[in-house]
Amino acid sequence: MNFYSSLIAQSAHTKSLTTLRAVHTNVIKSGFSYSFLGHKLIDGYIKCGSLAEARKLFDELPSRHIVTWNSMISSHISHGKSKEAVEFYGNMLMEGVLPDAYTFSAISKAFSQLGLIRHGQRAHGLAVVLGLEVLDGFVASALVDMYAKFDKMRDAHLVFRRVLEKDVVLFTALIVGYAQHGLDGEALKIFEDMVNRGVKPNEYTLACILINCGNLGDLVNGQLIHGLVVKSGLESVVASQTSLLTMYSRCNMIEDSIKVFNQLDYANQVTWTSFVVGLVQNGREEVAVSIFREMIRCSISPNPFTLSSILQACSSLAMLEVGEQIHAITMKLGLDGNKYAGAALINLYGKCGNMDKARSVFDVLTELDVVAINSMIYAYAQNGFGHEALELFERLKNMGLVPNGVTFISILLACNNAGLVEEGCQIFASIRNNHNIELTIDHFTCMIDLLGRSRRLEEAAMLIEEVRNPDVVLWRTLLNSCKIHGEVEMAEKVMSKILELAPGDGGTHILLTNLYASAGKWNQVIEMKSTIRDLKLKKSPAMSWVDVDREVHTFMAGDLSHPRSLEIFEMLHGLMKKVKTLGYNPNTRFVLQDLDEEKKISSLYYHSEKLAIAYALWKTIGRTTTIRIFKNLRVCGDCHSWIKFVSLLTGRDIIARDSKRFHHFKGGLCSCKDYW
DNA sequence: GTAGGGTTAG
Repeated sequence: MNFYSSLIAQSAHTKSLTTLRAVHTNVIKSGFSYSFLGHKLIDGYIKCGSLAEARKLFDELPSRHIVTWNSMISSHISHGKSKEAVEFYGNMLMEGVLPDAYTFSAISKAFSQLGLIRHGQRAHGLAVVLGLEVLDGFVASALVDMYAKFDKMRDAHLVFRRVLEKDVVLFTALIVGYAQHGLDGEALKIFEDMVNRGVKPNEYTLACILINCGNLGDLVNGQLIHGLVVKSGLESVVASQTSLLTMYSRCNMIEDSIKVFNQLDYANQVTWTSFVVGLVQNGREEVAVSIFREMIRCSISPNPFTLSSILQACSSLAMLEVGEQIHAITMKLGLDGNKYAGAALINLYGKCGNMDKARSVFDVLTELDVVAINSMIYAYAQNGFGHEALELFERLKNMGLVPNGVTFISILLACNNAGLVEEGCQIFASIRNNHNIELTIDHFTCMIDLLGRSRRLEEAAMLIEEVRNPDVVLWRTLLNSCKIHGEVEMAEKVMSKILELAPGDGGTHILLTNLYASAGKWNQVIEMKSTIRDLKLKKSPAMSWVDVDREVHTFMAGDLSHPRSLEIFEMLHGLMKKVKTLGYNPNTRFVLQDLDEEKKISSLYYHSEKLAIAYALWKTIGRTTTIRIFKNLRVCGDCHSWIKFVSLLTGRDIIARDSKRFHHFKGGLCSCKDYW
């Protein structure tokens, strides 16, 4: 029998299931009783990872020892089969076997994973009755963890308080519990208590507490704990290093974060990811991209966290090509169905105006939640696809998901950018009747823009009255509507409101100047311009750029500095002649200078967006690729009309990103349906 | 012979 016993132990050690099965067969053949070897065989099967065989044997045993029950329970939990573990626990009680400390410390996790609050509370009661709650550190810390996961921090703290001999794990469990509920200050208090009582924090504690300091922006404590990490000899532990660099980056000390990263000798996937995240959050997108590339070179594969973050970097810098490369990596890793990576890709393609790709990413997501759907709705909104956005909004509700504040911002923006005024008003009214959504100033801003742009200025002004503390952005939105509709009188009132809130607000002066200019009130224009001069406000010059064959070309209005100016102007004049025959009519309302009509027309000809498009067309003649141009300010109304005709004339798709949104020109039409 | 806590994302 000892012979079999050691054979079983050996196969368990080498994790050789075949050997174990052979031994098992021989045990049966030899007629040995299971009461001696059964438990050992079960242990062997568990160690070899075959829970099914362990269970089969377990069911055949004539009597079962508490240790075997515990092994069955904990092995099922660690294999993600918490439901089965709970069944074992129930059967165990039914057979009259009393749980011990091992049982409780294991089963609590199953309850928290399955959200079985009642079960957990009942087990807790039993642990109290059996005197195991506060005497055994293992039980107590498992209970603290369980209550924390049930969002019952009070109960967690109560269990914690009752334990006489608090050890490091118990402290850490409570600290982590507070941390995961965003109660970083509480976590820090417990940590101080722990240190004062002479309990030495270990790597788990320090990893967590550093993040707390980061979330609090508490650099002083963060640095103190950095010292503690060094003193505890845990500086080389990956988790400490990861938390250290996260702490520094969350305290906006990205240079220190970089220093920590450069000094570590081994970085795992989480470390690399944390670093990338920190860089992106601190506005170091380019560095993040090169770190991401280095990570790939080091054969560390990115996870959804990494991808989400680096794609965010691509979005904010509109690095479409890098983003596409990362999309390819995402697919290669089989993570294109992941909602985090997917949402980030949708944001990227949405921002870059590639709606087909955004939608195809969305369609392969294996897991949909409100945030993932929000990103698709927002992408539609940004690009003027109002009906598609509304359709998705319906689908979200039909799926039984609850729209949140972001959903409503996105859907209102969609209505706004597509000119769906009635739909927008209806949705806004429905939000007001829905007490679960708190209306923010952003919702109002969106509505005021929607009403104002459709010339319902009185209604827009009435809506502002309802906002408790209207801000500059809100007033400026209304001012913009006044400008569009040439409402000088209201504009002046709005202007004075803005200057009350933000004296010397540059954008406002410029907006009003443009309004006076388009209304032909040149005296006021001159007045405004001198005010602007006095305020030393500079209007940033209009600029457009275009990427042709990986080379970026920048243009300013009337700019002759481009080496291919001659070809550009030739192309431009050729286009002008042809688009005029198609119906293009220069609209001098958009020339905001006091010039005679002829000069106004020729100044329109050389707007930066026209130059950029003319260059791209000249350079890519004979191709059918989409032309993408960028403008630092909003696209001009005359250029908008002109580009539509150019897209019709040349059959080329043109995508223009301005400071606020994308315009897709195709076959003489624009995705914004002339409403922006 | 079995058991407790950690670092990264929209």
